[in-house]
Amino acid sequence: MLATMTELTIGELSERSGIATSAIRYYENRGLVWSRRTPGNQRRYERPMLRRLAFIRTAQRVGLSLEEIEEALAALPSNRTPNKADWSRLSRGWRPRLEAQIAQLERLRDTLDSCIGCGCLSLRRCSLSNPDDVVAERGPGPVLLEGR
Amino acid sequence: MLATMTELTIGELSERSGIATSAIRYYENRGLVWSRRTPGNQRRYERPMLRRLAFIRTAQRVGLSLEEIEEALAALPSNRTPNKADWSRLSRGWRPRLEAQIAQLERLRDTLDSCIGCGCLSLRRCSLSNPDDVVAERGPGPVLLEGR
DNA sequence: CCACAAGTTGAAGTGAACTTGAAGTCAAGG
DNA sequence: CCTTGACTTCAAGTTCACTTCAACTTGTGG
Repeated sequence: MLATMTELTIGELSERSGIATSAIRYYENRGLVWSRRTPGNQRRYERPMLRRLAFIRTAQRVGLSLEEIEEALAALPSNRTPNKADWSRLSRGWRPRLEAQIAQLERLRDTLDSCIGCGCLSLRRCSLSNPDDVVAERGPGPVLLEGR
Repeated sequence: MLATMTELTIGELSERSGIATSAIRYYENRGLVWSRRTPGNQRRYERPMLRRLAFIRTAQRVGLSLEEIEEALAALPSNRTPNKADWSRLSRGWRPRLEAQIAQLERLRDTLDSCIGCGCLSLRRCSLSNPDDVVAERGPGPVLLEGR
């Protein structure tokens, strides 16, 4: 394999991002990433695509669906390569979501001790089986954190 | 609808558990729950089945797959109706798993501030894209918590 | 006694996020 | 040049956890 120049093949992109080539093609079909084509019809990716993939992967870890990620990415400037501030702004929106997820799991853990820990595990009476609705928010903007 | 006697129809079970009848039948096909049949071939569930469903549902919230739940339930005594201690023992195994999930999200949140917060979001260098492998443990027993 | 709600079955459908396969084309080192 | 590995497309397959459907049969209040 020759020197890695300014553009990357799909294989190189895959290796560096840890995302399977099949997944990358799938993303490309969905419009999440894009590429230039060589005269022989092969994909060539610009390096900023790596960051985009990092964003996608991390967003997934936060629990976003590809559809939500698509929406988020649509908020990036289209006229220039996104800079740090752009990425930062986007990912800042995750924080409340993350916090909510953490809070929910913590509540579950705490209830586990008192409620399941005692073996009761009764529906209704027990908050364990009364799931606080999962945070489902669309678009950007703050996510509502509901109390207990 | 006549008085709720000692056995429950699938509809009653559904209403009390908040789980759709179709899901209950699906669970029954997978062997997660079972029922007696009336002369007319309708299902009748004993009340302890409610607790079993509560367990299943809660285990799902903790992130277990139905297959894992199947395994866990297999550890219950088959000769008698499980008591509080039985359920308690089973669900105690969730704690480490929950803790691990919480810890992972917290790490993600903290890294978010320093790493994505600054806009770097670089694969490899950034721990965000180096996901600590998700806890995947089989059967009971303590789950290893890996440090950062 | 009968209408109608609630129950039955097995097969097929759903949606998310990919993966796999077949049948080829392209690129680069020896 | 030529072999070999990387790449191409598009359709179909996979997994998980259900839901929906069609075509019945049961059970119950009035």
